[in-house]
Amino acid sequence: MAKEVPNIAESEWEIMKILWENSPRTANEVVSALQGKADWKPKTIRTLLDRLMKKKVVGVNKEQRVYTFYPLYAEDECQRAEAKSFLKRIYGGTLKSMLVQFIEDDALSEKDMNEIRQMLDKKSK
Amino acid sequence: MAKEVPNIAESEWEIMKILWENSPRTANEVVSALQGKADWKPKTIRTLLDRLMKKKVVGVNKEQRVYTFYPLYAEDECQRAEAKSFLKRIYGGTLKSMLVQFIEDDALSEKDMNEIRQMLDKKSK
DNA sequence: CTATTTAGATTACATTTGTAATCGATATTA
DNA sequence: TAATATCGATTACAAATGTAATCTAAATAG
Repeated sequence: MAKEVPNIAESEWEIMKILWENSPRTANEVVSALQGKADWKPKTIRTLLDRLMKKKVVGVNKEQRVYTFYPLYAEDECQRAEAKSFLKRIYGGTLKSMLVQFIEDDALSEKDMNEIRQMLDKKSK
Repeated sequence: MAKEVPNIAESEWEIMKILWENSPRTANEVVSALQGKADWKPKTIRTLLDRLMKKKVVGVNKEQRVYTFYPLYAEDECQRAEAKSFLKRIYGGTLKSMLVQFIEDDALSEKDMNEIRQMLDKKSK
């Protein structure tokens, strides 16, 4: 498990989110699920699915005439990979510097902060 | 202030970090500062500076024969913009979900957690 | 003053990404 | 069965990105 996660482009992430929500799904089901979330032609969505297949981020079942697609990586695995490269690129690699900025900016509500405190405490002890 | 920050590509971020560290700088100074950090030919670095100029992320002073370059946006401004789009794309838009994952993964040291607690406390009260 | 180096301007070229349309085979409908 | 709708495969095409090289004018070294 856990081979290097391939790069997932921005629009491809939208597709992945749909598949993580529920899979396997046909291309048409993905199209429906994207109603209101993204404004792409069905052909575009199909292209994105094809690219994700080519990248081996999405698998396909060809048993039926109409293919079904499913993720080959867990969402949190991909999130971690993205987060890591994001933090490295933007914040010198540490979550803490990002967090410092958010806290200073008051980007967290009192409720958020309390929840975070609780999570920290639960973990620490 | 605070016009929409243009997109800054991954390799362009390396250049920006150098300029935020210290500016204005000539292209050659940027090249030197990148020694060991990136493995680009001087021409490549020059191209990246040109693109950043075209995007209006970097300004240039042409008074001297050898130009000097400087950032047109503050680092934290760009960080916030990137963070926002990153969180939206990957974690549904909230820092908290990202944090939850990191805490669960034990990606934060005890020391980190203590520092975060202190920051939170200072902010909260 | 001529040859060479250097800096900026212009051009190059493959890959990735965004956003589809067309083509061809099969299934479905009339 | 003939016309049509549908799905997958293939092709399209511009912008952004990664990664430079060439061209040209000016400065500097001999």
